[in-house]
Amino acid sequence: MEKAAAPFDYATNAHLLIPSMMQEKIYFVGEGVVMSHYKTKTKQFVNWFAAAGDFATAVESFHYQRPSREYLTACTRVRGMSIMKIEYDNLIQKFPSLAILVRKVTLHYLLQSQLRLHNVIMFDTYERYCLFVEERPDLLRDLPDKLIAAYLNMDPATLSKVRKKYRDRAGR
Amino acid sequence: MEKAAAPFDYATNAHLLIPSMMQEKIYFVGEGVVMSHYKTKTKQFVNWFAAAGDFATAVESFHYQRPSREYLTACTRVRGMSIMKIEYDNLIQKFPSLAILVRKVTLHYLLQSQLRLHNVIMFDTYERYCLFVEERPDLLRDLPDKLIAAYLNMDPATLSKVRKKYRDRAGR
DNA sequence: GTCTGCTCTTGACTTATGTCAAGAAATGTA
DNA sequence: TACATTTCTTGACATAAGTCAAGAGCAGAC
Repeated sequence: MEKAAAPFDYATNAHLLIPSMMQEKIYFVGEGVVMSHYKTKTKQFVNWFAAAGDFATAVESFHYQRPSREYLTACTRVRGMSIMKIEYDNLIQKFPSLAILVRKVTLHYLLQSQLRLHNVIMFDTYERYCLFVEERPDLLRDLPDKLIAAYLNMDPATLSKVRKKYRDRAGR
Repeated sequence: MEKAAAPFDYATNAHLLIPSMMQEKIYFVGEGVVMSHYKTKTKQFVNWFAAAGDFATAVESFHYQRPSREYLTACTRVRGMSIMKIEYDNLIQKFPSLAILVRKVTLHYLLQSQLRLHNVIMFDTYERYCLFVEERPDLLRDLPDKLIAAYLNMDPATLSKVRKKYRDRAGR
């Protein structure tokens, strides 16, 4: 097979993509964390984090070849492999069974997104924090508060208060 | 082609699926509205509404053949066509290009879900109501307040107050 | 018609979370 | 080392939205 993938390496805070750019690649993260996010005047919205083993791309821009409305940014140094959209389309054309895999991946992300909506709506700040502690200790360790807070849809000050409550309850 | 699809017709408030059941069909809505939802002690969560032209199924249960955690319920009388999972799988097997279509549909729903998360997080109750008025006047007309309110993630009393504000601003 | 329930509206009050600001802790840098 | 910068913590206060409860409006059953 010809080479279809190329390695990448970004420093902390580097943008892999900014709004109005076209997303021409899918990234496969080997090491580090990438996030999808955007800002308004008042608020930063973090869509998702992609860590080792995850795919990362601006889904809408990539698939529909529309200008992106989101940033992809390295939260830490990130390394991995990327593949161009053209190669991606070729591969799917050549190996139709790959389309089924892709469908499964897309489905997985759909369910993740619904789960996130569920969590934001059904749980309060304390509960959301507890869940995150259980599910993503890696991110908790590696990322600054303000990103965690944005992802959990709460103010950094609230995150700090909620963490205190968590520590107090755990009895330490 | 053999017949793979069968018509359905449900009365208002009929459940097409309840938690613990297996979702064995995909519904294609011809007329009326179906919703995906579930409840806790304190809160009802409405995941989505499917109206004329939409597909409706408990995605997780259907694709992974796991017991459902959600209800599918007719909000109004609903009619349309349904297809069994086995038929669905057969069709995809026979016509691989269908897998691409399915991927596109799944992708569409993924983006919808992310958009909904965005709206809930970035907008306040008034703004969410305004958006809904613009985008889904059909649902606003046909569904009771408590469902709209649950979907917009606000209390029915809040919805009523927000609607008053909307009317007042429109100057009527 | 008149009951019987719903659904919607509205006001008074409560509560969770955000906002702001000051200081402490941590981190990077000269 | 000290200095500058950013991140985290904490308290006082503000605000959006939820809760509760009473009443109005409507729809269906008899």
